[in-house]
Order: sequence, then C-alpha cells, then structure tokens
Amino acid sequence: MAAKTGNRRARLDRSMIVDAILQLARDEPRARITFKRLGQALGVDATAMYRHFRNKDELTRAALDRLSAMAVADAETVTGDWRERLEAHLLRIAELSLEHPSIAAEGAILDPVGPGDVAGDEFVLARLSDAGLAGAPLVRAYAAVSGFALAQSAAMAQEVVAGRGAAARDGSIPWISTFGSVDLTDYPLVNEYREALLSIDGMTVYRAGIAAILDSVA
Amino acid sequence: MAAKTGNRRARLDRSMIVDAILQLARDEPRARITFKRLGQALGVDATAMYRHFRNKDELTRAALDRLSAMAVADAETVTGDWRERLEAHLLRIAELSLEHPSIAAEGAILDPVGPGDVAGDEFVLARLSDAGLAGAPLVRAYAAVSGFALAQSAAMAQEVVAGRGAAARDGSIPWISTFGSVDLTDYPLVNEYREALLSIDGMTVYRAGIAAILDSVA
DNA sequence: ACCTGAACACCGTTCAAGT
DNA sequence: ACCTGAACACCGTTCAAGT
Repeated sequence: MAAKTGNRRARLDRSMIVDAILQLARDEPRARITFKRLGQALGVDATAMYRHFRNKDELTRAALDRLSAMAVADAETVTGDWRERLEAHLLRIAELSLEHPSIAAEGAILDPVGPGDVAGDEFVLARLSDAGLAGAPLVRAYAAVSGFALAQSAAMAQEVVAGRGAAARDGSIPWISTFGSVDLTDYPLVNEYREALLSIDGMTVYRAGIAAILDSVA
Repeated sequence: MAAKTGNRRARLDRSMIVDAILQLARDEPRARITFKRLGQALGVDATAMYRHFRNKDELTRAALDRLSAMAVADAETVTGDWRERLEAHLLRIAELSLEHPSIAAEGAILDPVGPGDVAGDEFVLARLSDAGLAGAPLVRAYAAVSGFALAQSAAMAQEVVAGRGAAARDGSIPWISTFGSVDLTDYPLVNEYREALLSIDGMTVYRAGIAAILDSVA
C-alpha cells in the first residue's frame, strides 16, 4: 500500500524515525509495532534506532509528542470563541489518536516530555484563560479537561488495537461491543438497555463528556 | 514479604490464579507480571495456566472482572442517596486500580466480558435510574460516567506502573511529574503555573471530573 | 484430567565489528 | 559518526510426555 517501503537510504535522524513509526501506526492499525518492522520500513537494521533513541519508550514518547504538536497546529487554524477553539483542539486529539491507535494506546500517561506536549498544555491553558479563568480554578479546569481528553483518547485507541467487535469498522468506535457470555437476566437494567448500550459510539461520548466538563467551567 | 510464595500445592482453578495475579499486582506494583512469576507464586510451572485460560489476555480480563466485582461489592455496603452511592462506587474503582496498577493499566478497554463487569454496569445504571433518568439520557449519562471512571483509572494506573516522578510516593498520584527538558519560556502560561501544575493530584482531578459530569446529569 | 518441561517464534537491548 | 549483525535475556505459546 505505502509507496515508500524499504527504500530509505538517507541518513536517519529522530524526525525521520518518528515519521516512519507514525506512518506504520496509520497503515497497520492492528499490528504491533516492532523495531524490526520499523527497520524494514526505513530500509535499515532493527537496531539502528538505538543510535537516535535511548530505548523504545523514548521513541514512543517522541511520537506522542509529535501527535500533540500536530493537534495544536491544526487547532490554531480554527477561529471562534474560546470554547469552539478548545473543542476543536480536543476533538483533533481524539481523531489523531484513532488514526494512530498503536501509538496513542500508550499515551494515557500524562507527563509532558517534549515541546509538542507542552504546546498542547499551553493551548488548553490559553483557551481557558480566554474564558476568564485564572489561578486555582484555571488549573483545576485544565486538569479536568486535558485529563479527560488524553485518557479517553488512549482508551479508544486501545479499543481499536484490541480490535474487539467491529471497532472502527465505519469510523465509529464502539463503547461496548459485547457482553461476553454473561446471562443478562440477573442484570435487569443492562438487559433492558442492551441494544442502546451496544450502539453507544465512543466519539459521541467523548464530545458529550467534554461538553459536560466545559459547561461546569462556564 | 508475602507469606504465601511457592507453597501452593492444591489443584489450580481459575479463581486461585486470579487471586494470585491480583496479589502479585498488589505486592509488586512496578513489576511486569509474567507467567513465570505467577507460576512461582503458585508453586506451579509457568505453562500450567494454559489449562485454565486460553491466553494471557483472557487471564488479565478475568482479573479485571474480579476488580470490578470487588468495587460493586464494596459500593453496595454504602448507604445514602443515588449520588453518594454512585460516587462511592466510582471512587472504589479508582482505588482498586491504584492498588493493582499492573492489572488496571490494561483496563482502559471498556468491553465488559464477565459478571463483575456487567454488575458494575448494572450498578451505575441503577443509581442513575434512582436519580430519575431513563431512556436515552440514562444511557448517555452511563456512558459519560463509566467511560470517565474507567479511562481515568487506567491512566492513573499506567502512571504508577511507569513510575515516573514520585508516583504513588504517598498515596497521591501525580498528574504531571516533569516537563522534561523543554524550555518553558516559550510557553508563558505553563511557565506561570508550573508549580501549580506539578502539584495536581490525580485523585483530586478524578473526583472533580466525576462531580462535573454528575452536576450536568442533575 | 492436570501438570511438566523442552522447544519455538519473537522481541528489546547490548556490543564488538565494520564502513 | 553511523550502521550491521551476532548474541543475550526474556516472554507468550504449543505440544508431546509424564503422573
């Protein structure tokens, strides 16, 4: 599918490796990303990455940082009031996570480690500041909003990677795809709402959660 | 530390194995859980587990199901109005996740597969039903609340496993433990609020997020 | 029926050797 | 300075053999 496989001969650098791992994550959403596979895509030995990253975790974090930078860059093109701009940013985080699930699935960890992560924090703080918040309420709102967005995006990405049910079949991401083999007669409400529960869409919940948190901010 | 290590000689069953993996998760929060390690704790060969679980994923899911059942059982002892009972349940999910981080870190996936998972769903639906919700609003509120609780609990557990900063040093779980080596002068708000951001506690955010979502329910 | 232990395929990581 | 390839330690999983 990809035009560029095994044809890289230029000298490697961190940015090229991050490019390659994100493309791999995009092209093979269900596959586990391995140094061997990454080396093949770059036309390079599997161990060549160690010249540029201390270990796989550092590479993964760099890729997450790039995703964060992309989300900010995209959000900065959006105009509107503080809430529209913030919602656009948070939505972009979820979209990028679902487009690179095997990377984003690792991203529930909140520590910012690179400029992209910090730029994301700055963007959220700036929008909430536009909304008139400052001091402790600003910090609280930041934590609630970005915590929700990152944790939820990572959870949706994990659902895609696990690939249960019909995850991402049509762009919708199922919240619940099965009740296993549990006899639902013992659980009357689950049983009554079974169909409705199975048709919950992850992105819908994501938007609703953000709306609820931002409502309580305003 | 543990009194019972390598002294199990009774026949294995699924429940015993789940007991052992949860105890391991409790005793060694930072260690990766391996079949070999689990076999040692049970006094059994590493491959003996395959007689009882199809693979490691199925075992992990069974352990998560047990945690879910424990959270419901504990919540059922709490009295009060719908909100107090629901908040007690959601808080218990987070606490149990932090007590068994290496298991809970896998749990951002929302699919319920066992009776414990379904009992958790039933409990949340029942409390929201007590609050007067029904139909589509009930399902939406369920999704927002349980999605937040599960994703956020898993993210906090991952933070403990990754063990960055002083995670779980004193029971508090840091939201952000570092800004890496990023020069914060380019990010004025992050820079201004640096100390406040670093002192955010995960459980505080968790409570605040749930409060915000439940406010919008009521 | 249940458990053991050898074996396999894989993976991250290290390191001496190449260019 | 950067990359290769052999080697190591590990891990999940399978399967024939034991009891």
